[in-house]
Amino acid sequence: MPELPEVETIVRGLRPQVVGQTIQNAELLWPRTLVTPGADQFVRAIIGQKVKAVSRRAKFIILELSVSSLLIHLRMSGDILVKDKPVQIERHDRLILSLSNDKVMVFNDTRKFGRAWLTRNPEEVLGGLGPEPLSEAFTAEWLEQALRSRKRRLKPLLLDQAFIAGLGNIYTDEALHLARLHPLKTSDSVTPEQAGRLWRAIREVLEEGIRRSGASIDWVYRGGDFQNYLRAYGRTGQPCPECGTPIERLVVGQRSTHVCPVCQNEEL
DNA sequence: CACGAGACCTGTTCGC
DNA sequence: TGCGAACAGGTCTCGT
Repeated sequence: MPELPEVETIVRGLRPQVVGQTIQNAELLWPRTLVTPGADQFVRAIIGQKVKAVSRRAKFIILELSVSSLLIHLRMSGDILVKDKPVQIERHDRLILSLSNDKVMVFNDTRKFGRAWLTRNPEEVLGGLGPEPLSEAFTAEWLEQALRSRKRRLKPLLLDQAFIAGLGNIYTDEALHLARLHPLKTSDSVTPEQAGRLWRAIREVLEEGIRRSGASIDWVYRGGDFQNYLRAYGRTGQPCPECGTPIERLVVGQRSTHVCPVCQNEEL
């Protein structure tokens, strides 16, 4: 469910509740959630560590602890909640950390796709990621040249976390619509002018997503309201906000894709 | 290298 | 009403 803006929203909410706290206990309810280390070693290693900082890289949540880092990826249905003690275990709770401030941090994940890593070397997990789209490193010039150096359809390329990190299905459709580029357009056919539009569009949709605290779709509600301002995603049959033409749905790289056939059609 | 299909999971909505 | 199919904000692995 979460893309960069939703993860950023979660991180901002989490930070003041867990930074400075010591982890007093850990319960792993679904072993496969943990990639590394093994369950026993994980519990032994994490107890007693203090949370020094909470940050985000792409869609990963990073808890910097005293001696290692806990990385969490929410994948499709993951969520992080902080509750007061005592807590009762809920339906899809996968990992529970008990904190020194009488609160618990709960990783709840209906579909069990979410993953966590406890490691002294976060780079082993994060090393392959592309640039952060809201960082200084992500410039229009970089994007233009990076697009030209590949020969891929725009949508799957933007979803590729090794190319650019943090976009998911919603924000990719939104950025392509805002940039007036078709998801099937080949990356090496993008002109400098179009690359500039795409660069700006990516930043704009992500910044708006964060400003609106993310999108709340489906049964997992997080308080964000970006879903009320979508241009294309999930709006099949509804009018394009620019030209009124009904938005069409197609499948690209096995992901449902939403496009205005008029605005996003300067020849593929 | 680029792409499609299948896995991994559970829950909700759609269509007949 | 019932019931199977389709679909869901992600990513990995395999085969062509």
